[in-house]
Amino acid sequence: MSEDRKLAVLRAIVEDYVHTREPVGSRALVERHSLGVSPATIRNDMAALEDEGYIAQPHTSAGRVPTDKGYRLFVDRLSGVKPLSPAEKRAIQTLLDGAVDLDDVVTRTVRLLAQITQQVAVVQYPSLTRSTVRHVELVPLGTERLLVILITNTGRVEQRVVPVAQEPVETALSDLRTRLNRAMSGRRLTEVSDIMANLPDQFGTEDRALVRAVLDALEDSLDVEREERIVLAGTANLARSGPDFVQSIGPVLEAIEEHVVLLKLLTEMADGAGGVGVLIGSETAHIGLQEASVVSSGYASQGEVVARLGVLGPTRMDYPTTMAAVRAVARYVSRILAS
Amino acid sequence: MSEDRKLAVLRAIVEDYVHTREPVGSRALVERHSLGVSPATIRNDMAALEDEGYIAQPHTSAGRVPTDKGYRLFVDRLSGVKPLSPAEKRAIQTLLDGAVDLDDVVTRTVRLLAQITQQVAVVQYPSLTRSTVRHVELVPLGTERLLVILITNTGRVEQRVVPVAQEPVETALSDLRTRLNRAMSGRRLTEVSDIMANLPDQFGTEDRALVRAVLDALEDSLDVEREERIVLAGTANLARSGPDFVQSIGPVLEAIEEHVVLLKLLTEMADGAGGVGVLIGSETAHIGLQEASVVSSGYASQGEVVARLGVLGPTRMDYPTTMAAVRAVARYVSRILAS
DNA sequence: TCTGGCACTCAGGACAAGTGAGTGCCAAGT
DNA sequence: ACTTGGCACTCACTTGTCCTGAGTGCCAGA
Repeated sequence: MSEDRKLAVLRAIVEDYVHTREPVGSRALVERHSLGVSPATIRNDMAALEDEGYIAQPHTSAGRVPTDKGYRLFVDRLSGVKPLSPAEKRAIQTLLDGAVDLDDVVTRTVRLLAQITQQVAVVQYPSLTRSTVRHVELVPLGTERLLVILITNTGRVEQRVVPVAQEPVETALSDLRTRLNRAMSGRRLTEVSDIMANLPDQFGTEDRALVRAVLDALEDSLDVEREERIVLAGTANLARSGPDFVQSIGPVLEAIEEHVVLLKLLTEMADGAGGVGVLIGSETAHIGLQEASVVSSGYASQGEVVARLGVLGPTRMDYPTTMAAVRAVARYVSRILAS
Repeated sequence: MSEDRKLAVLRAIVEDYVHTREPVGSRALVERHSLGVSPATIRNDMAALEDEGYIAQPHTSAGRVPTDKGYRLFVDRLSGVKPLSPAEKRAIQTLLDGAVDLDDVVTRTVRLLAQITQQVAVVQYPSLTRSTVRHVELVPLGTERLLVILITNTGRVEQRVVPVAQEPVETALSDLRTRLNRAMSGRRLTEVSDIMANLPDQFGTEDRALVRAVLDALEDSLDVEREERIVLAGTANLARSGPDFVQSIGPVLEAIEEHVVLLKLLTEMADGAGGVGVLIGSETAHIGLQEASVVSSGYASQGEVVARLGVLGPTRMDYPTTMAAVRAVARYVSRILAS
């Protein structure tokens, strides 16, 4: 029994199953793919593949369906790269080039991904962990409140309103502002907590309360864990994935509504060959996503990987096309954020 | 035939159907409700109700199901107020009191609503239309970019980054800042476009480019149409609404993903008695929401209604409870935003 | 105006039989 | 040592029939 042919059979099964959404039998396989052997031979190969856990039968008299392990092998070794059509590339480029803003880039990207993959798209905001401070600004609002703004090099803008006892003197404020910026700008967000610890000592007692309030607000904006954000689009595509998948749509919706779950999946994911990572079915280690897969890729800002983007869809998805789309979009986004 | 009893029958049908999710027959009706008459009598009433279009039969040998018109009558005239439990009131209060921020209020509210109604919750951000300008701030970012921030009295913060030819002089900047604030703060957002039209004339030619860039950014932030925003939560609850509803979940997901659609529904909706508005099934005038209803209520900031919040669920929903919850939450939110 | 009785309708469940896609295995062929 | 045709076997799915029960509409009598 040829090992090569066995893999070819697995590849054919995955492709057919993804296409027809029905268990695929030996006869259909030889008809649709020119494997050059008879159904009986295929059956032997299939039996072997089943023993090794790559495919399974829903019931005795049915064809075979890939298992998670089967998809994994397919993704790792069998799927070629499926380049995007020039039209798609153009569409990506023109759509993303129009973005004016980080927010704009993110929302355009997520919609674009949902549209071209016809699946649920996820884009993670540039992680604060790897960002540096670009600027800190203090704006008095009326007499009792102060707006504290933190801008990162990736373009994220975090803001907090802090109540203040009395209106701070403008000189004290601008003093604080320049000191803050001198101390913090250019530094990584993860470093600045330590930096801030020493700051209050540099001020007179009358300003201490103000300084502390501002620093608390900044500290709060820096709470990296909590401030990780993701954006979704294309949830409705879940319903288009065939009636069988609609049955298990509830748990999936719950999972993706819990942004924390998705974030965890994304951040723990490693990119495979071609810069794209895939988690298949139970690999997500999350009930509710047993029949779903996640395809994602990191994207960069100014040359450094700052976050991930990708899609989530039924385990039975077209991996080559999806992976190509995710990779392409990630690259374009990185290019846009390069500046 | 007593008109009163006919309405009582309709009420009973709606309540039973909402509860059991099955068409309700005459026998079950007299058993579960003490109507004091026989099934045959009920049948006569039902026939009349059907003639008038309040109820319908899925098929000949089945019980009756309320039509949209039936639900409408029920909501308008038959449903009593179902007060929330003290525990729920407390939960609402404690959860919302913890909010620190407009964003925080909105996200907490939407989650809360989704949780207590077990449906999809929608909260519209305070509309820019009715907001006034609290403050405008200009922050230079490096040498080539300027951050323009607009803060409204409702607490919304809009920001835009504008590229500038060369680094503006600090004095020119602060001059512009004070002029802008003097001219705009306290004014309605809808007014300021006109105000801004005259501003550039007040500056020397060398600063004109800068002024125009800033004004364009502000104009952009003020694009009231585009900047209307809504937040959703509890989409997964759609899947819990019974298997029949899951069939039509696709169109509903599409509709709610199109925020514009929801916004239109909300803004065109009028509050009925008790300050709560309801759109039932086809009243939404949107394919895809034929089997869904929207229950919403306006909420106020500083005494003036600034936006709406509510829930979306299957036509077959528990209107009294849902309406009570929406109303209660809207009131608490208004209270929080009163200050 | 209400009610019991009665004939009628019809969805849904149970059961049986037939069909066909698909399998595993084996013996013969290359 | 593979490959292949043949063959018996399994079993989901479809179709058809029958039956049951919930529910209705109508009518005649209280």
